[in-house]
Amino acid sequence: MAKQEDLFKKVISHAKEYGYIFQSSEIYDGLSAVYDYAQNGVELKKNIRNYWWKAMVQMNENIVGIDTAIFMHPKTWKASGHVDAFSDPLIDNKDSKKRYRADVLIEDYCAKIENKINKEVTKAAKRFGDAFNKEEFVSTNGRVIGYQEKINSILTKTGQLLEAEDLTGVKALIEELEIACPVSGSRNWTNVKQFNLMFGTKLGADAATAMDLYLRPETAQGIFVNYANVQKTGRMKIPFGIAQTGKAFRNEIVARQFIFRMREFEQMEMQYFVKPGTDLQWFNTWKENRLKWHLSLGLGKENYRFHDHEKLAHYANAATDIEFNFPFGFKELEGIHSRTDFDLKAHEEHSGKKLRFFDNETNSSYVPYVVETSVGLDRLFLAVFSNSLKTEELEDGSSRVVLKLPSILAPYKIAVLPLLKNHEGLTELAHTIVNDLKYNFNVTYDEKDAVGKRYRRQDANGTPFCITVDHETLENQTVTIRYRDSMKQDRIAINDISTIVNKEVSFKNWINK
RNA sequence: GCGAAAGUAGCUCAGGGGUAGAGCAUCACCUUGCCAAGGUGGAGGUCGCGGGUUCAAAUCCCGUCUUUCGCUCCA
Repeated sequence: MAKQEDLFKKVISHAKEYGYIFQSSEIYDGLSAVYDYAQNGVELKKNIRNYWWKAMVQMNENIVGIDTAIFMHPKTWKASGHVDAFSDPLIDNKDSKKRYRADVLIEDYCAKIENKINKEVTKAAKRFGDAFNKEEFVSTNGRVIGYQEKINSILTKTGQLLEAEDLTGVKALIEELEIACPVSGSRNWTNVKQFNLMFGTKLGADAATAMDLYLRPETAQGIFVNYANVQKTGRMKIPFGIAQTGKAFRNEIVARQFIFRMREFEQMEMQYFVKPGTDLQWFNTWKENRLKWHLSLGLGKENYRFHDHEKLAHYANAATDIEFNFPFGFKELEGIHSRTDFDLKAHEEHSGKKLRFFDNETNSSYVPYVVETSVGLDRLFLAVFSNSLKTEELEDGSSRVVLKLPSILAPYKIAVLPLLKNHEGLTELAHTIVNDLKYNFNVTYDEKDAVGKRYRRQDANGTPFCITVDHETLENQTVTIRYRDSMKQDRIAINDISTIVNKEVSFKNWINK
């Protein structure tokens, strides 16, 4: 455990030291759980995004991309259920310092009563043997009826209180029921507080007439509200997908673990519209597809696993996470959800517009079902970055720090190094090579310090290839290419650099791995 | 939000009431030149921030912000 913590600390400081990630507003003491991508981080992030986008949009004839606004009409969030479901009433126990969702606490209490009913049923079943009729027993036994009525009245009351946002009433109910903290057994509760996980803002300069808006808590709704537009203008036929990357915002109560859980983060989502009844089949297809995509990056098969949801969200009929082995353990990297027709149907109801697909075979229309794949771009960044950072022991007993990023994702593909700094012929030729390569690759140039040191510097920054220009280069137009991962070197012609590097960083090669 | 630990140079950290330190990194020059750690010189910090105690605070006290860990939450 201590080792894991150390590794994570190392990841964070390396990310800063090499210009990948800075804390936001650092000169003002930083802003909690907000981070900036620095000069190298922005390249890596962009490359990850492109790798995803190409795999989704470019490689699939029936998937198109869009880029929707962060602001959306407030009704969107009413329809999606976020206004209601995205705020939790929370309560703390003062003795155990544990925090609970107030409604869950009450539900658990009801579950206990439910258990009592079950006990009565079991007892009765034993007593009556074969003659036992459960339904009849439940509807006639006085004790059971009493329990059931109690449950019903509690749940109804809870629902009413939450609907009316009567938090004092919720607390009163908890006290009235004498609900105790499962950990401490204490009934010493704080007041119930409401946490809204959506960020609010205003549209319009005049405060009096301004419209309340939310920053989107997920990018998916931008896709759903544009379903009909894209389907018609793109002449899309089911099954088809709409992909989008973009920022989303959640006012997390606790945002922690570096860029793993941030208040402002970027999603890469694809919503796949399918014929009802084929949804679970497509769910499984995308589950496999997405894992394959992750594995193509070569971070190690053992670092991924599926986690199927037992408890499903209000809109889903199947859900799984692809989890990654982060420095702090296996955590969610991507979610794959079968969202049924929940979203499109809800938007149909709230907007009054038809969001359907006309099937020529059956001569009828239906609301498509949706399978969603949703990756956290920042999480993927963290996965790639933390997994790539290695300290290697070398044969001579020394060690090197190397960032073994998948070469297709590396910020710089090539570093060009003149063997000598004070040799005009070498530096000039090195610059010529840089100027030629930079049309196709992100290239960096370094002439400071001994060349061995420069190799190590590029290792730590993740650059997969170093090109060294020496005296022989001046004579026969060949250079040394040095590979980051193996530290091996080859003598190659200047004219071959592009071809060799291209092959190593080609999308085709990576995606088919 | 609660609890614990921490915050001193870009990074990792030492110092513990009396002039601000080290290693690495960085910059210039010299030397070397195909796998880091040669020489000389330089730059960089009101010790997270704000109060208090004191003749004197990086150091003691209080508050606050930020980070990490645990609890909690996570469509």
